[in-house]
Amino acid sequence: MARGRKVNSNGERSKQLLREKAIELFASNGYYQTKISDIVKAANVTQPTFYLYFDSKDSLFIDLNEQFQLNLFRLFEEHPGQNVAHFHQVIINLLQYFSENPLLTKIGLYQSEESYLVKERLVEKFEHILERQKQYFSKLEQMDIHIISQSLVGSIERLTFTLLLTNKKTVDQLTEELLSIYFVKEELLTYAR
Amino acid sequence: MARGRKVNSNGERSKQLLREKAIELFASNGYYQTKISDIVKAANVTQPTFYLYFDSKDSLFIDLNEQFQLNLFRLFEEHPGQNVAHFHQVIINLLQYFSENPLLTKIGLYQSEESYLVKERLVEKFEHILERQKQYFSKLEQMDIHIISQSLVGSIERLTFTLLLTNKKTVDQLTEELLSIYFVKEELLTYAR
Amino acid sequence: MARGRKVNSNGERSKQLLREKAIELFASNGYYQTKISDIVKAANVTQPTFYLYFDSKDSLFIDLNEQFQLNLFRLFEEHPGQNVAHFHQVIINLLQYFSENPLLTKIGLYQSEESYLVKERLVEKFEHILERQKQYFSKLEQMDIHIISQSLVGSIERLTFTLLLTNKKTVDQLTEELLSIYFVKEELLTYAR
Amino acid sequence: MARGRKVNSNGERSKQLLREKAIELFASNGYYQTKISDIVKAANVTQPTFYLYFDSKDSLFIDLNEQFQLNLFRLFEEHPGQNVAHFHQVIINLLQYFSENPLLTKIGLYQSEESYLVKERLVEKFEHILERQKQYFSKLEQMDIHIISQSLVGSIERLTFTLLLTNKKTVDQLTEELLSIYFVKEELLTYAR
DNA sequence: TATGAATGAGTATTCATTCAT
DNA sequence: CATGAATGAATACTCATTCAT
Repeated sequence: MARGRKVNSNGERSKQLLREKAIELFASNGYYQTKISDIVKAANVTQPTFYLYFDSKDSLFIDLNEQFQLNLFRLFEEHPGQNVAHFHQVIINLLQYFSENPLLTKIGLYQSEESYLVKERLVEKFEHILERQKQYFSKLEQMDIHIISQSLVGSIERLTFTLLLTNKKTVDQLTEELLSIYFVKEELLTYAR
Repeated sequence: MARGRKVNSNGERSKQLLREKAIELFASNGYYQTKISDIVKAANVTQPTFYLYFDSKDSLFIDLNEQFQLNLFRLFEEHPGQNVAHFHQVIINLLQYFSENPLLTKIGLYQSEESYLVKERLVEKFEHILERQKQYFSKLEQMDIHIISQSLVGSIERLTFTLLLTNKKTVDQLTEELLSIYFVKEELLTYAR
Repeated sequence: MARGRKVNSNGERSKQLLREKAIELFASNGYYQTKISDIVKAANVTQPTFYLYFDSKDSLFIDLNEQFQLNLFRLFEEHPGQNVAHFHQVIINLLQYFSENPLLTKIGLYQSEESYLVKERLVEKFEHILERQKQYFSKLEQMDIHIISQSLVGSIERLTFTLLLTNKKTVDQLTEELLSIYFVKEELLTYAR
Repeated sequence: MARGRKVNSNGERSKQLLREKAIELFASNGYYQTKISDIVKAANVTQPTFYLYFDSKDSLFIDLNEQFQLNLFRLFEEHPGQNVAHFHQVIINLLQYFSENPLLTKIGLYQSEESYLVKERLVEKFEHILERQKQYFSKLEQMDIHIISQSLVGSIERLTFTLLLTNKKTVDQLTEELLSIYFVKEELLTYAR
C-alpha cells in the first residue's frame, strides 16, 4: 500500500500528460462519454491527481476550448494588408491551424457545446473580410454577405473534418477548392496577386 | 396521485406526447443532458409510463433518428427527371423537410452520434446528382465532385441551423443563394427551365 | 381498443389457466424470477385479470403450497393397520404423489421458503411410524430414530428430484431401493407380508 | 457524513467486511431478498464502496459460490489410500467443512441456483468411491451405486442443515450414523481397520 | 506530489399492483 | 368478466469529487 509521490514523478509532466490524454479522449468520445476515470487511466495516475491540476472535468474542458479559441482568433489579427490576398491567407492559416491541432479542433469546433459560438465569431470575421473586398468581386455584390459567410464556415467545417483531418486532402488543395467554389476563379487569379 | 388509470387517458396520446417532449428536450439539451425524468415530467406522467411505450432512452433516440433518416432519404427517390431541375428541386425538398421538422433535424443532423453517417450519405447522393449533371456546368468539370458535395453538405447544414431553423431566411431564399454559390448563375438559369 | 369480456371467456377457466401457468413458471423459475407479467402472458390474459382471481403474487404462491401440503399430509392419515406394511405403503404413496404432481412438488418441497417446514413435518411423521415399528427391526433399536427420519427425508427429496421427477426411475424402483437402504432386506421381507 | 476517505480506513478490511456481511445476509435471506443496500448498511459503508470491491451483486454471489466449491472439492483430492477408511474420512471431512463454514454452506449447497450442480458432482465423487469399495460390502453389490450415492447426498444435505449447522449433533455423531445407515455396521468395522 | 479509500447525488430501469372503462 | 393505462416504491449501478495519509 505504497502511497505518496512516485519516484521520477514530476508535476508539470503529470499535468501535461493528463491534458493530452483528456484531449484525445474528449476528441474521440466526446464530453459525456469521457470519464475522469478514463483520463487518469490513460495517463496512468489516480483520480485525486487529476484534481491536483484541474478544478473539475468541466473546467478542463472549458480550458481546452479557450486555448483552441485563443489561438484560432489570433489568426485573424496578424495580417495588415487588407486585400484579396488576406482572404486567401486566412483560409490557409485556418486550415493550417486545424491541420496542426486536429484533436483540439475536433473538440472546439465540434464536440463542445459552445462550438456554435466559435463558428458565429468565424462568420463575423469572414463578413468583415468580405465586406472590405466586395469591390473586387462582382459576384459578392449581388449576394448576401452574411449568407456567404455562413455557408463558407459550413464548408470549411465539413471539409476540415472529412478531408483535412483524415489526411485525404492537403491544406493547399482544400484552399484551392474553397476559393474556386466561393469565387470566380479568373477574377481571383487576377486580383490575388 | 392515485395509482392506476387516469381519467380520460389514452395510450396513443400519451405515447405521442412523450415522443414530442422527448424530441423537444433532445433537440435543445442533447442526449446526455436529457433525463428520462425530464421527459416524463414534461409529459406529466411517471417514469414507468415511459417504459410502457419505449424500451429505453437509447431505443427512443434511435427511433427518432430512424424516422428522421427514413423521411430524409425518401426525398431523393421521388424525381424521375434527371436534369438540372432535379438538383434544384432536391435542395428545395431538403430545406423544406428541415424547415418542417426543425427539432428532429437538430437531433438527426446534429445531436446524434450517427449524424455523420447521415451526412456521408447526403454527400453520396449529391455526388450522384452532380455526376449526372456535370455536362451542364463548365465549373463542375474542373473540380472534384466529391469535394463540392462535401462542401455543399456543410453549407446546407450550417445555413439550415443558423438561418432556416431560426426563421431568418426562407427555403426559397436559401435555395437561391446555395445555387448561386455552387453554380454560375447564368448557366443555371439557362438550363434550369 | 376493445375492452371488456372476451368472447368465449369463462371465469373459472381463466382462473384455472392462470393457476396452471403459475405452477409451471414457479416450478421451473422459482418465486422471484417468475413475474406476474410472465404468468399472464403465458395464460394469455392481462395483468388486472390476475388480480380478479388472486389477491397477490404472494397469496397465490401460498395457496399453491397449502394445496400441496394438504394433499401431502392426507397421505399419512388413511392407513389404519400400523405395521411394517404401513411404512412401505407410505413411501409408495409419497413417491406416487410426487410423481403425479411433479410441478407442485418442486414448488412445495424445493422452491418455497417454507418447504423446510414441510420437511420437518415429514420427519415427524416418519418418527412416529418408525417409533411404532421399532420392535420389528433390530437395526432401529440401536439408532437415533430422529436422525434416521431426517436422513430418510433427505434421501426421499433427492431421489424424487433427480430420479423420479426426471422419469429415470419408477415409484416402485425407488421404494425398493429406499427400503433396502434403510432396512435390512431380509427382515423386511419377513415382516412385510 | 463527509465525503472522502474515512479515518483509519483500510481497503482490505472493508472488502472483507462487505464479504462477511454479504455471506450472512445471503445465507439467511437468500439472494433475491438480500439487497445491496442491506449489505452496505450492515458493513456501515455506502453503495459506491460496494462497487469499489465487487463488480455486481451477482458476481459477488458467484464468487462466494466458487470459493465454496473450490474448497469443497479439494477435500476429495487429498487421500491416497483408497480403502474403506477413505470413504469414512471423506464423510468426516465433508461434514467438518460444512460445520466450519455454515453460512457459506447454506449459500453454496442450498441458496444458490447452481447448488444442484454441486450436488451432482458430489454424487459422482461418491460413485467413484463406492465403485472402488464395492468389493468390501456385500450390500453394495446388489444395489444401484448411482441411487445409493444420490440418496447419500440427500442424507448428508439434510443432516447437515438440520442437525449439524444447528449444533444439535457433532461431525462424529453424524458420520457414525451415516455409516451405519449406508453400510452394515459389522462389515464396516471389520474392514475399516 | 500523489495515492488509497470513500461518498453524495444521481439515473435508468423493473415490478407488483390499481384505477377507469 | 376483462382490459387499457398508469403508478409507488424500489433497486442495481455510475460518476465526479473529496478526505486522510
